[in-house]
Amino acid sequence: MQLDKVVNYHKALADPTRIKILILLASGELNGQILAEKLCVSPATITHHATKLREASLIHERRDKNTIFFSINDYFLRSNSAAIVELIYKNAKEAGTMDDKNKRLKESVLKNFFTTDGKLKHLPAQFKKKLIVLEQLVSNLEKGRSYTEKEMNTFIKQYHDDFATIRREFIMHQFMYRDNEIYELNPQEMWERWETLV
Amino acid sequence: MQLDKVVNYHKALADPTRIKILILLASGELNGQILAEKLCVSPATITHHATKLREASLIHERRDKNTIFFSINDYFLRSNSAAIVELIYKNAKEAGTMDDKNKRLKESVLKNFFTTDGKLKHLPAQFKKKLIVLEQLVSNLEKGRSYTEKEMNTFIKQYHDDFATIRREFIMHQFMYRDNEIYELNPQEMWERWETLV
DNA sequence: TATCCAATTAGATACTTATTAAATTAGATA
DNA sequence: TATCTAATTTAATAAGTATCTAATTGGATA
Repeated sequence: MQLDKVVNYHKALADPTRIKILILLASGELNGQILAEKLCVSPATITHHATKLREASLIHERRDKNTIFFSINDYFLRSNSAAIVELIYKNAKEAGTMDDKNKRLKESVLKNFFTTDGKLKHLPAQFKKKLIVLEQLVSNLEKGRSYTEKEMNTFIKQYHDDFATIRREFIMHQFMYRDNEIYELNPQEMWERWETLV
Repeated sequence: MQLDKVVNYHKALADPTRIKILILLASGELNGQILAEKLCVSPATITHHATKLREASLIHERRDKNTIFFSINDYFLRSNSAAIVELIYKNAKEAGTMDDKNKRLKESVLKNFFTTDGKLKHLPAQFKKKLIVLEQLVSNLEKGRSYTEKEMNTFIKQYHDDFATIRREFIMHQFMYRDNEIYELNPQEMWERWETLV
């Protein structure tokens, strides 16, 4: 999941003291106590910030006797500063083309698996097509409302006789969740898509 | 002060929800409620994040009737992502050259205004040279220690008879501060330099 | 005018983070 | 071995932030 890494990088630079540390290190390596003096903070504070910068791979460390010298990781600084732009537009583009492809697939699936009066002929065997059909059915349920099992059966029978199978598919593919015989829509429609995207 | 602006930009991108918002907006403008739905958060949360993104100039807004459409500010995103690298190296470079220049100036000032046995001939009239002399004197005081006015006078008299003037200069140029007749070194040597640098 | 609707504000809560003083660790050096 | 020194950890505090619900605003529309 690339998102975390980018967030972490920006967190590391979202603090004035840490940026000042990097400015100082850009002129050459320095140890913790000197940094503490120049920035008028305690050594403990430098350790704290060094940890954050290290986690974001923004600094190197070199030990000489008791002293640790920090230096800037120029490569990571430069490459990560550009990563955010790439992340945003790469995912936007994928989301865009995926929407287009899915739109066409969806049209054809709805045309082929539903009759003209809206009944479901049968569940597609192909995974992606099945999801499209299930999503279509589920879109006629109310968000946030609770349904009894009986109500679910009645609802599904509008479209197809095999309510048991379809009801089970709703749960299996997490369009709904069931708690103590009560069914409810899962609000996170986008979830699966996000997970694969970012 | 450019530092604040850069910190603000990185704060704006240091949150996964805000990055997701930007990814969504990269495909085209969207209003608050749609964003809230897609990200499974409340409209109030979107308002909160929109405020942060607006403050960092990362989004535009367009009103149509009751609905506000957000869109990404491509220009600011791209230009600010590069700003951090520039800030760090520009200031490092300036600090470096300044140190070189100052080093030579300092050498000549110390040679010209101090006698061979370390006494101060007289205070330079030129501002920058005066600061160098004062800094030199002050460097012989202990950090963190308190001095009475009497002790200050004795200390200064090692170098020059006109202790009153020099003592006043220490305060005026903030090398020391005085609280209730007690003098102490100002620990923020770098301060002035920082203010002009970043 | 009354009503509707998206957005915002206010207030509350839970979580994160920057900072420090004090105690501890890990390596040298005497 | 005892001691010194730079760095780290710990524990505490204070400030900041992400999120929600509920109340409010400010434009449309009926």
